[in-house]
Amino acid sequence: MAKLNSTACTLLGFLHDRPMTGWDLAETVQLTIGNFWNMSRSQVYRELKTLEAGGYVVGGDRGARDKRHYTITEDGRVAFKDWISKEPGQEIARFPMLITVWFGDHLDQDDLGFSLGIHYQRHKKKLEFMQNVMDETDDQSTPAARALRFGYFYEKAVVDWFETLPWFGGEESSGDEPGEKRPSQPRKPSDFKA
Amino acid sequence: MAKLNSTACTLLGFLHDRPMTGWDLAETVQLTIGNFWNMSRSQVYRELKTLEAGGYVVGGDRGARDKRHYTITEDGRVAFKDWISKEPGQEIARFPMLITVWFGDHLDQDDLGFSLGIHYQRHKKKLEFMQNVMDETDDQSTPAARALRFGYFYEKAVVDWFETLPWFGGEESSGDEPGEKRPSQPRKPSDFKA
DNA sequence: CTGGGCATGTAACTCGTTACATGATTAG
DNA sequence: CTAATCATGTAACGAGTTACATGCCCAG
Repeated sequence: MAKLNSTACTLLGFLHDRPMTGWDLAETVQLTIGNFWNMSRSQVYRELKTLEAGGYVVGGDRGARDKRHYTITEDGRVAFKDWISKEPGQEIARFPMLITVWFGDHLDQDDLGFSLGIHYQRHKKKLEFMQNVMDETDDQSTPAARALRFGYFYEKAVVDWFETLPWFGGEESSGDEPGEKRPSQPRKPSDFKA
Repeated sequence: MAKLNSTACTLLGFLHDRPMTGWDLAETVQLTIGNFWNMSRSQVYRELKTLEAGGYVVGGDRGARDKRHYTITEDGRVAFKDWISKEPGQEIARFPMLITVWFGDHLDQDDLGFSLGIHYQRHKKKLEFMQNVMDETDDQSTPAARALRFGYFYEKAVVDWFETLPWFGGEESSGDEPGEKRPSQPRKPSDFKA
């Protein structure tokens, strides 16, 4: 019985609902917890193999394109319960944009503002999306609703933070304004795909 | 000239200030950008080797406990500038506590509340800390101040989110209250080390 | 002058990412 | 009916983590 990592255990969690293929799982994870839980497609396939080897899931017959549906076993349910009952660890994050900000003195200020603008727009879109998700959720007291609500708070914080930056209307009391007087606008709209 | 990854390039950024040992770098990174940029000590040592092999830094003489100070070279400065000028990627994150929330139906609600309480306290402490950092920063328009300010907004969002949860006073309109009527309190204070 | 903790680094392993292969399905 | 795209999976590599080794330094 190999020791399972958090990626594998998360998959077990989703397999409680219904048997799924690796593809299904990757999609589902992305669309639900993807905001606060990174997982790549290849990881899913690898962990499914580990899970099968340990008897935590059973793979069905291979269908078209070799696809297989995996079903959780009783051992799988037990292993999941053990794992989810443990104290969760601290979060880990890598936010490249903040590195760009941190080392901002090395950059041309207009370029920096442009670059940040792209991310600002992206996060505004995401905030709007999260807002909609929240608004459309009737029951705010389900586990899923609670976790998704975090996404809203997070995106709100990011957007609010952007708006403290001088390129987007913040830091008004400061003497040193960035290169352009006007807040930078997108140079071409195609840059702004969410 | 090996291709450098973002971990290595970040180190180059810090080596602009002064020559440092691996230990120094790990500490510095942790204390400054650690909130939004995870990096383990071992990574630092490995990337320093890569950097030296590529001529981006030069290691000084070995001192006590084999320690070496690494100095950035001109090639290193160029490589850093190239890297920092590129469009930053999207953030990645793993927030185990939100997984716990997401799968909350699998848990006893009191246990869940207790577990979340630990993190709530931790983040309240961190928020307080970030607030102090901000308050003590005279010039809010430096790159470092801007990036650190993000930490404040982030922790604020986390704490606000916690307070939407029924264990900490939120979701009042909902019918289904968790097991205990009173918000859960720490069972033992030693659980609450930040 | 010694023993415990801290500073420093290395090695081995696991996890995460990138690149690829290929068979279905669908649009024109 | 053919090209394009999508669904599905694998393999190889690079990044991140854990465990360890060891010498220095300071409290007693």
